[in-house]
Amino acid sequence: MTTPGRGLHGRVLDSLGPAITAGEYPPGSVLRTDELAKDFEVSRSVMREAVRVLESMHLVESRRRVGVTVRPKSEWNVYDPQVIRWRLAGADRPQQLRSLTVLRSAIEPIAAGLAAKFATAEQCAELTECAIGMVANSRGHKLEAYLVHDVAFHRVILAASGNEMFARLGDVVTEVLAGRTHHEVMFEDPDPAAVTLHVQVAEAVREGDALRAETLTREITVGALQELDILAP
Amino acid sequence: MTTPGRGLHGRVLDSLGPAITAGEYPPGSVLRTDELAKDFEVSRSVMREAVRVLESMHLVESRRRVGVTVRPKSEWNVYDPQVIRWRLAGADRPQQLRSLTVLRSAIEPIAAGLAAKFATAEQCAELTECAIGMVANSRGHKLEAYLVHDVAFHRVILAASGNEMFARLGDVVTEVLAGRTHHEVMFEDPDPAAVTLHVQVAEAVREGDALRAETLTREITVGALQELDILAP
DNA sequence: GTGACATATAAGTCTGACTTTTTGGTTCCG
DNA sequence: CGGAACCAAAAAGTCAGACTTATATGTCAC
Repeated sequence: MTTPGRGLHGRVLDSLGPAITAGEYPPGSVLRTDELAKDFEVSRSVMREAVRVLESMHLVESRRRVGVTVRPKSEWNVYDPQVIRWRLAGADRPQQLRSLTVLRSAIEPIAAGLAAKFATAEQCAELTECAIGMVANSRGHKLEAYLVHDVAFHRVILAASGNEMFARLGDVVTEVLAGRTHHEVMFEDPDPAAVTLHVQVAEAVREGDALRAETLTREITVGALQELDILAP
Repeated sequence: MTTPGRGLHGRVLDSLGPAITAGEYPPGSVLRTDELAKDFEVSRSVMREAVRVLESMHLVESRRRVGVTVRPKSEWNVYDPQVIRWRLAGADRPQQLRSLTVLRSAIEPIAAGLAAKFATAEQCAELTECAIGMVANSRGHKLEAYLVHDVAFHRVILAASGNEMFARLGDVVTEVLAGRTHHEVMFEDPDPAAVTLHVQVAEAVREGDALRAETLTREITVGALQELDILAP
């Protein structure tokens, strides 16, 4: 998905990051830089760079005379795409997927409403195209092709909202949707009702009907929540 | 607000980070590590660590034989608390404040709804206490004391939602609220209607009335949007 | 027990030498 | 004139070793 292990320190991170987010080193654990350097067979400089990155993600804290201590999960920068990827790859996957889906359910309806106001003609066209692609691949076990258009649809919505914070959640939504198709539920063709909703959202955005776009998108996200058994009846 | 410049590389970051987020080095600009090291009068190792951190924030990209190039704003990790702080401190402040307020308006109502379902007795008590503190300081130019309780109120809501992604937005909300009091509008006492809404939200959460908590919180955030002239009438 | 002091420890810093990748120009041939 | 192969320089990347600094902890006197 993203560029892996740029350089030596990157490869160290690819190994150490997932280990920490997976709880392999529980909060409070103390690591020592030169010991890690030996373990990973890299120089101290390289290991120091890796530790600095982990520190900037608030995964660890480095203090003199103590070492590198692992922080509690509650302090991690959970919006860091790298951290999200590490957690989705490990044992935290279910919880991460749930919390991200709840996040989606809060953001996307508002984003769709804003998109209805601010989307460019080009974005409206893209949206319609995506919706068409979804319909075309909604039957006959063409899940991969469906996913491509589904992902593109939601990315366009987020981008068209005109809000930079929303736009940057594109990668997150991509991960969640891909995860759902590849690992979780979704063995059969997608719910026809959901497909229809996407088409209607595209319509609403095109017509500039913010309220309708928001309401319809909320229905989509409620569906996503129900798939994961979140939300009491 | 947060720990400043831990170590030498931290002080470099405190200088370089804001410079980049302020657009002082426009996207595509090329920096050279050893030149920077000379400018900042630090060793190459220290500068390399700083660059690694900037790289992990997607502010820059480091490539062999070319140097350290500044990335376009659209690729920055805008949810990194450090990046947010840097942007709030610079010329980007107004735009950053707006996009964060829109983000709040999406998140907080949902968080309040969840809080109504999942808040512990202790959290309910805290919430009530905060609301009382807000009322007590809502008149007579006691803005600072009011702010403290306002911030605490919203942090408790986010934490009580039980969603880790929401909880981690506590710092962001704190920055936005503090920014509003210290630099933007808000010369007079807070809007009495807003104060009442907070009290009612506390009530709704205590009673477990998710829908009411959500709706009331939405009214609060709409008020915040209006203060910044976001949202057409 | 409390305070001052000594000590060991691990991170932090600096320097210099070396390696590797990549860009951009140069040359040579078709 | 154009393209392919090649070469050289530039900048990041890596490593090793020596030194500095902060600080947690243990010790000792009172």
